[in-house]
Amino acid sequence: MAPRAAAKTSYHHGDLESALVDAAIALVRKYGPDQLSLRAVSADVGVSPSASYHYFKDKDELVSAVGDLLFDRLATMQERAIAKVKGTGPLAARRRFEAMGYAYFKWAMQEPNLYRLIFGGFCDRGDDFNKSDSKSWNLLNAGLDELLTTGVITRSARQGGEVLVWSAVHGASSLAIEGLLPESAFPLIINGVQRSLGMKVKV
Amino acid sequence: MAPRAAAKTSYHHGDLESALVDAAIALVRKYGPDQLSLRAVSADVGVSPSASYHYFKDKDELVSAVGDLLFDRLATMQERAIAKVKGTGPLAARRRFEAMGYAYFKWAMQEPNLYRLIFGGFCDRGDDFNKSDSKSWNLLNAGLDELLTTGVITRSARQGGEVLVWSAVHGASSLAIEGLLPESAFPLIINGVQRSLGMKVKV
DNA sequence: CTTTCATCTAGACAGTGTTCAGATTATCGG
DNA sequence: CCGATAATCTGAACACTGTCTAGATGAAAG
Repeated sequence: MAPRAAAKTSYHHGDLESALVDAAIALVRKYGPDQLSLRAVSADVGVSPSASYHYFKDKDELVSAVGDLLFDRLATMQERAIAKVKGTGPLAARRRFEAMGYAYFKWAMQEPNLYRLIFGGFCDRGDDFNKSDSKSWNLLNAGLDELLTTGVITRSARQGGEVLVWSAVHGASSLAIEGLLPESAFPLIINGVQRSLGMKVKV
Repeated sequence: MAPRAAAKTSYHHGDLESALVDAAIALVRKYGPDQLSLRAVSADVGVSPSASYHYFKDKDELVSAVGDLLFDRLATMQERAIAKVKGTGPLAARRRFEAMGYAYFKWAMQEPNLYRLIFGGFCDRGDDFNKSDSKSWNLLNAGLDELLTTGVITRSARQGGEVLVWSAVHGASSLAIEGLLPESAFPLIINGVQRSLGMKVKV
């Protein structure tokens, strides 16, 4: 799967587009989204700076491609975390729901620079990006639906619940990344979210 | 006090430091934090690019100064919104609490680029910046305390409430700015936050 | 083997942050 | 009031950036 293009051996690279994206991710990860340099990306891949203009009309367009990929990766991380929790019924539903939130937060903590790239206004998310086709958004809705069908939350709590949940988890992640919230405060977020959904929470 | 230094009349500017900060704010407002150019700031003030290095050792240091100022402005905005709600008792406390949240969100919507500068990892908030001396944080805690003393929320709901409230409001603001949440969803956040605090909310 | 065409390079241009020697002027001691 | 000192700002330079254009390269098709 996805054969990683070896450095650059011949004049024609072979898979320059995704090689550029990969290199860009590595650099953003290290130095932050505002420090990303198209020339450095090209140099890392072993290609001239102008080569990228055959695949991206802009630096911004490369950054946006990176953003799309990362956004997907974040959702995949959540998917994996959910899949680890086996079983059915209210307890499993609840565990899956929590795992989803923790996965989001954990990824943000481990990759602050990638997180900043996605949510810091660096990539022009096309207008085609509405909530309905966002993987992360779908996962969240599915999780809430499971909480509803297993009887963990009521229908009235379900309605509009996505908004509060995503906002709280995303807000906590952002604030924690910027050092405005201790990492240890995240369980409080989970508790608060559950209370807002009308779940019983141990104090 | 603080006589606003008129453009630049003589060789010595007079109040270059704050003039640079002001010009920087204006430019960030227009073009976003990642597009800020030290040279453009200097040109706007009517001064050579190297002049700023007498007041800020870096571009980053100027940006951080801007961030500190803006963070204070945001809190001031909230203060004003709270002050508009007169009276005492549970109802007034609740109104003030809501006004505080709306003010935060409104400011973010009106000044997305300034908001991004503050919370997008552009400014190195010194280690001296702990929650305890943040104006915004103090306002929030005071608001929650008033909710407690007026009997709107219980002591157990009060505990750790700041974390969820700030996270949710901040998260909603961030997501809305990036177009991932419709502006119209904010009342749902307020409702959700209130539910998590154990307040009764009209459905 | 030649032609064609996508791919990539070289070089240039304007603009960036940053440094440093020196020009300018405010301030203060006499 | 004057002259020295120190603060303030300038100019030119450096290495770096994104982006454009003309041309070199080599893979694939005829």
